[in-house]
Amino acid sequence: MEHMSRTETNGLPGFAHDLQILLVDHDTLSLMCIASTLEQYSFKVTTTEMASAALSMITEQKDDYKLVMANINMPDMDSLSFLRVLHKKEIPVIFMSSEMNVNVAKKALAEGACFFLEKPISLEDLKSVWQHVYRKIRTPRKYKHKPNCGTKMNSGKDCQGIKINEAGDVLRPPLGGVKSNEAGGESSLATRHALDIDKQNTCTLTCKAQGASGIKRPIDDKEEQEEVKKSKVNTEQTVSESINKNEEGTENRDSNGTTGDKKPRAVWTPELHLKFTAALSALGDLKSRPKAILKLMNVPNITVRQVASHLQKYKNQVQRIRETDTTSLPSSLSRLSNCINRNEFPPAKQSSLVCQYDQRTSSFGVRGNTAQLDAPNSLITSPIPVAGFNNHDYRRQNLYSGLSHYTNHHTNNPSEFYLRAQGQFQNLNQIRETSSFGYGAGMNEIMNQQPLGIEENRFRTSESHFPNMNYITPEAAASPYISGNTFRFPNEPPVMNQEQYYTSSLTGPFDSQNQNQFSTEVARLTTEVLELVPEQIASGNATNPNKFPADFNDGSQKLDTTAGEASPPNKNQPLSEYDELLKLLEEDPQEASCVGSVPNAGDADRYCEWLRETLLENSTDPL
DNA sequence: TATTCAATAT
DNA sequence: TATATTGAAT
Repeated sequence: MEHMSRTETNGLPGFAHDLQILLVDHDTLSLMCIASTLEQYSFKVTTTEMASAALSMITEQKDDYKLVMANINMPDMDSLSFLRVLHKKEIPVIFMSSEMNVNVAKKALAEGACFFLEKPISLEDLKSVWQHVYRKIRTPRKYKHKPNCGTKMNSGKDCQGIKINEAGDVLRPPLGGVKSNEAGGESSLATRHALDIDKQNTCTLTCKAQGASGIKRPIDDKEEQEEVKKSKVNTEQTVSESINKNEEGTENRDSNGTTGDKKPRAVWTPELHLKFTAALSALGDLKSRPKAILKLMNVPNITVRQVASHLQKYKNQVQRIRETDTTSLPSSLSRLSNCINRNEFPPAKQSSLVCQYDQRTSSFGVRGNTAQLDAPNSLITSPIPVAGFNNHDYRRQNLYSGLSHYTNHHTNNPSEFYLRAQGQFQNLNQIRETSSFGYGAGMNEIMNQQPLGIEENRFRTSESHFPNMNYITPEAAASPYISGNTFRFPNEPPVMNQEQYYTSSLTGPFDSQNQNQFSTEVARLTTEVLELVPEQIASGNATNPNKFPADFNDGSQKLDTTAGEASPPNKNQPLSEYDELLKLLEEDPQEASCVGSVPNAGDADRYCEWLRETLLENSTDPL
């Protein structure tokens, strides 16, 4: 694979090394700082304080500058004139400014600047500047639009994920078909930015809007401008800090180029949705209201309305599933269940799913391909409780229990929540089978998330030991969210930090290793979320930028005790069950290792430890 | 005010 | 089509 052949340093692909960058900034201190940083990333930087000097240097062709980064406030020259000159030379320009003057930025972008960075510029942004160059190289003047990506890209369906457009083959290889998106490097950078932020916050709603610190250039081709009118903004911004995919975005603006006030369209990432479901689970039927959910999720920048909207959709989906579930499931569900019963989850040859993922088209999907949609027997034998999901009635029954006990012991116990979370994924098949969900990549992905599968498997295999374990959650099933269009590829930036991102791309496509890596991430995230469930899901601080999802051992997450009131009393859950569970987890490492890709031992250990601690806490903590 | 429904937008 | 936003009703 090509991407594998690339060398990589500091997260940069080989071709980005030694990139000649001309840095122009009359602010000497800033100049030095930025230059220094860029050099650390292996770029070759030439500095000058004067724009005129910069142009001279370029004209003289002393160096083959691949990129110019300049302070938009040029004492000796009009920045737009400066830009035009460089534009003619096809040298990408990134403007910088200490104050984010949107109008100025937009104008610059409209004139052809690649990006606009507000100072202070994050390391990651500096690290990512090469992307503009790459884009340039690949598509000197024109940014090709793929027919099917145009406006749809905004929906996040087709292009999601692969941020690096044409560079896709290099940076992001995933499988078969990495789709390049027209946003190309631009979006890539935006994504990256979002990613960075993400690293600091585990869950975020992303939206398309102006980047947090950078504004993306509008497409400069006329045809593209047309596209832009229709399509949405590209730069990905995080509503709460984000993770997610990017969409083709530029700043929100109308056809006049004026900034509109339209709210960006948020995207519920799997991570976010996980928190959402975790909140539901923790809150219990009666308290699962938008506001409470939001509080419990503790994710910044999402609104109650958004949560309400998500809840609405969620309920609809559950309802749909339920409706279909009351009818019999197709009989083809056996392979997976067999696999599961054989302790092979994902099934040894989960490849069917993987493959599908592999071969997925942008819309991906197993949709319609029921031949491979197998579901565990449990789904067949334990129908999702049919509860009215109308109005508030949907909470009448424990939606979170898919098995026979619809006890409303929503738990405060993370382990239980965890179980539920796992159950979530057990119903995926069902969802696929019975719902109209766009069973998207996400679903497949989730199915391939070993950490989940594994745990699930464990629980499953030990099901008889834990008769009261309600680990099948219909809602989870409904976790469709995790699916569909908002889902991202395992190796996608939003899910991983840049390092991982590149690393994975170098590791190869969607192979077990990657999968494993991703799984680990998911495991962490899941654990993190679960850990917080008892009182508050994700404190939202998790700001260790080097660890994403947040390192749950970080200790930085504070549980909001006030949220505890929202947590249903579930301390009565027999701890013995968990003890057994713990034993299983610890004593049966093989069970874990029998699965294709498993979270590494460290994760398992951490999880066990965490579980133990949590149980201890729960057993003593008053509510 | 909070929540939900349903229409609308993307 | 699926998903998110938003106006309006409750």
